[in-house]
Parts: sequence; structure tokens; C-alpha cells
Amino acid sequence: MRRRPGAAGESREEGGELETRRDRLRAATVREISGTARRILVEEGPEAVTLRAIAREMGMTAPALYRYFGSHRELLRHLVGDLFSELTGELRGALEKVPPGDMGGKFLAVSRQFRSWSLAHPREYALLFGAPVRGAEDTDEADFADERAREFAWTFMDLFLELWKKKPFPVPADEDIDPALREQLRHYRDDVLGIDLPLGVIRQFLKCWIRLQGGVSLEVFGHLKFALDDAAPMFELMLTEVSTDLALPYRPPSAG
Amino acid sequence: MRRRPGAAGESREEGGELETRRDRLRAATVREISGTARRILVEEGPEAVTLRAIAREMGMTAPALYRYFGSHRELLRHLVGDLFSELTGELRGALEKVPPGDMGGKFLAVSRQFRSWSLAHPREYALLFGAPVRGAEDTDEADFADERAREFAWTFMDLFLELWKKKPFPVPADEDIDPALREQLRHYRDDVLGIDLPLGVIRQFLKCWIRLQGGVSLEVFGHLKFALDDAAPMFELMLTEVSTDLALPYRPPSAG
DNA sequence: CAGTTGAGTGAACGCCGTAAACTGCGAACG
DNA sequence: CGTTCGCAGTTTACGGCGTTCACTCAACTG
Repeated sequence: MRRRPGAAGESREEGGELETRRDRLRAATVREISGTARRILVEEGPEAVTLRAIAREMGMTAPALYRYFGSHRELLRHLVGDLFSELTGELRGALEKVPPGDMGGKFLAVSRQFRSWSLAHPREYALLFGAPVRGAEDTDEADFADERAREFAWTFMDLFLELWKKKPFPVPADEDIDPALREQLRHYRDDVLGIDLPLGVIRQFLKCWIRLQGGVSLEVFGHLKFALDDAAPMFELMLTEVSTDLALPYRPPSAG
Repeated sequence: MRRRPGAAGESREEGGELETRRDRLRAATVREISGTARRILVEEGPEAVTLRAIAREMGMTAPALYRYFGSHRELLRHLVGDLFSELTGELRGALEKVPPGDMGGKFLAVSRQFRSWSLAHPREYALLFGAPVRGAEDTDEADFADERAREFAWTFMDLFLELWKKKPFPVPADEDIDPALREQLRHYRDDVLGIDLPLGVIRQFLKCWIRLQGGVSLEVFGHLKFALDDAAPMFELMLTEVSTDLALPYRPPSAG
């Protein structure tokens, strides 16, 4: 790997080393590549995000991009990471606008913001949440995109935990959960999350998340157009039901 | 369009004309192309379904395929139509195995069969229900695939109508539905379905369908793997809730 | 039989991702 | 200072892609 001395987004191995001029230029180029890829994605769709097209727009040639990314797929994964960051930022921004104690408001705000971003960025959404690209599962190590995806997931999970702590909603006892599900929930709770909670809380979290993201996916991909021009009212209806499940008050969206 | 005298799947304009030998050979070739494309899709993934690969496997050259399909996209649309047919057939097959009066059983059977087929055919599922391919919306006329998709949708809709007629479930009155949603439902009912029903039935249908397909989409695309190895119990949990909504009895799946 | 039609081929065009060899320039070092 | 080295970037090339065009040849039609 002599030709690519440091993968993009890779943290410097020696933390104390100061940033040289070269490093800054390199980082700037990486950002320009990401930005160009993003623009092409938005304007011309996912299949137009080719190395040659990116290079062309930047006044370069395609092989030069191999100085920054090991392959086309790696570049796309980096873009995915950026998109997750952006989405996570928007969700956190929406959360901050809600008074700290208003848990129902927080839940509604973050849900609606997720839908808004998704509808406003359908091509980006497809990259993040569409059918996975083939060959992405060959490496066991988590890449930049996986890292940012984890942060994204935690944004929801954190909200849920706060919600449960501040204002517990009814959940089934561990013994009342289908054993096949129970063991999976236990594994997720103990070996992935590493927190102490009734399994029913995790179950409720997954149920809500599936309804939320499932509905948004169908809408963004156009699979509700057969019946609805605007799925917003169905989305709000779903929010009322999920809010009830979580013992949270529902409030319709503000007109703004 | 002198080079492509009849698009594949196009119905003969003169119905009474008898089928010539040429027609039969042509139809057989179309079927072989579809079958080859399908096999490549299953074995090597969607991006491997190229004209050249299909032709190669058939002992032909790529340009020959233009005798049968106007473009790569058109061939894929035809494949999508075939896949919808297959899926619809499986759903109807599952329905037939349930005693006529057992509406709850029918609902569960068709839901589970939909999930089963989807999980068993993830790549086909991605083609049918993934992010739409760009440029497919430029034509207003419905193609072969749209036609088959409509049949597929009606399989669910028919079941729902039968269910409502035989054993009405509680639905909100038209006046109690969010006006923004009400008008869309009315349009769908009157101008698309053309049937006489309370709007609440349509609303309930959409709500169920969104939960069903939304959940299956997430599972097939691997977006539940972060927490669950096997989403079957969550799917069953969803079925219990939807069954309750529809005033239908839930029964766990048979062991077989 | 001649004429037409349709299936299929081969070459070509402009894309694509990627590899290899090469050219400079800037920074680091003696 | 001059030398060296590493990195950014180019050029060229390979094989694969969808698609077009000119062509051949067999089969059907009158």
C-alpha cells in the first residue's frame, strides 16, 4: 500500500504530532472530494457518482483519487459516514430546541426531523438505508461509516433511555417476552449496549424504531405513492399510536 | 423502431391472429432471457445482471438482446414484472391453504408468506421494493411491471375487503379522520379503487400494509441486524398487534 | 422463384473502475 | 546550500459496460 499512505478519515497514529501544511492540504482535498461526490449524488443520482465524474468536476483525473481512497466503494463509504454525521447533527439540533423536561416533545421532534431530512434527501437516504451494497460485509473491522452509523443509532437510543428513566412507560416483564426474542434482546442489552434495563424497554425501542424507519423508508422510496400523494398525515397517525405506547402526550406539529 | 418489431410482453394488437412458429420461438427466447437474468440476479447480485452477461450465458452477443428489449432498463422492468407475478402466485397459494371462513388465518398466512418470500429472495426483493431506479418515471404509460405490481397490490386489497365484509373491524368515522388524510383516502377510494367503503377501512389497510412491508423491508435490507439476528419474533409481535387492530384472532405459526 | 423480414454478429463509441509507470514539486535533511 | 525522498497528480492501458450501426443469413411470404 505504498501509494496510499493514509486512508481518509484515519486518525493520526501519533496523537501529539502537529499538523503539517501537507496534512491540511490533504484534508482539504478529502473534503472537496466528499463535497463533490455529495453534489453529484444530489444532482444526478447515485449511479452518477463515479470516480471519473468526481475527478472531472475537480479538474483532476480519476486515478488521482486513489491517493485519497483505496477504491470507489471506500469513497462511497466515506460519503455515507459524512451523511450519517449530518443526519445525526440535524437530529441533535432538533432535540436542543425542545425544553429539557418535555420528553414527549423531544420524541416527536426527533421523529419528525428524521422524516424531514429523509424526504429532503432521498438519494442520500437511499445510500444510508437502501439495500446494502454487495461486498460491504467482507471486512470485519468497522469503517468510518459504521462508526458514524453507530453514533446515529445512539442518538435515538439515548433519547429512549432518558425517556424511560424520567417517565417510565409500561413494558412487559422479562418472563412475558417470547423466549426466542428474549435471548436476542438480552444479548443486545448485555453484549452490545452494556446497560441495565428491563428487556421490555429494548423491545419497545425496537418496535418504535421499526415503525418509524419502516414508514419513512416506504415513503422515501415512493412505495406509498400508489395511494397517497402526501404521507404526512399517516406519519402523524403513526406518531399518535407510538406516543400512546410510550405514555407520551401527542401534539400535532407546529404550523411553521 | 424498425429493429424491434414488438416489445416483449406486448400483447398482439390483432387478437384473432394465430400464433406462428416465429412467435413461439420468440416467446421462448424471451422466457430464456428472463430466466437467465433471474439466475444471474440470484447468484451474483443485481449489478451483475448486465446485457453482456445474460447474452454470454445464452451463447449470444449482447446486441442480439435488443431484438427483444429496447434497453437494459426495459429488460429489468420485465424481470420485475415476472418477479411480481411469482410473488403474487405464492401469496395466492398460501391463501388457498387456509379454510375459506378463517379470515384471521388468511391474514396471518399471507403476511407470513410475504415475509418468507422476501427473506428467501432478498435480491429480488431489492429490485421490487428497493429505491426506485432513476429514469423510470419519465413515461406516463404503465409498463408490464406496473401491471403486475397492481395485481400484487390487489391480492392484499382483496383480502382486506373480504375481511371487512365478512367480519367488520372497528374503524373511525369519516369525520374523525384528519381532513388532509381524508381527502387523499377519498381520492384513492373513488378514483383508483372505485369501490364503496368507509374511508376508515382504507386507512386501516394502509396502516397495516405500512407496518407489514416497512418491517419486512428493514429486515431484508439488514437494518435490524444491529440488534437482532432473527427478526421473526418481532414480526410475530407485530402480527399480534395488527391482528388485534383488525379484531382477528392471532395464532402462532405452525411448527412446520 | 424472388423479395422481404427478422435473428444474430462484429466492430465501434464513449463510458466505467482500476493498475502501473512516470513526472514534477515541496519538504526534510546533511 | 544542494540532495534526496515522498507524495500529488498524469498518462496510458486493460477489461467490462450499454448502445449503435452495418452487415449476414436463414426463414417466411407472395
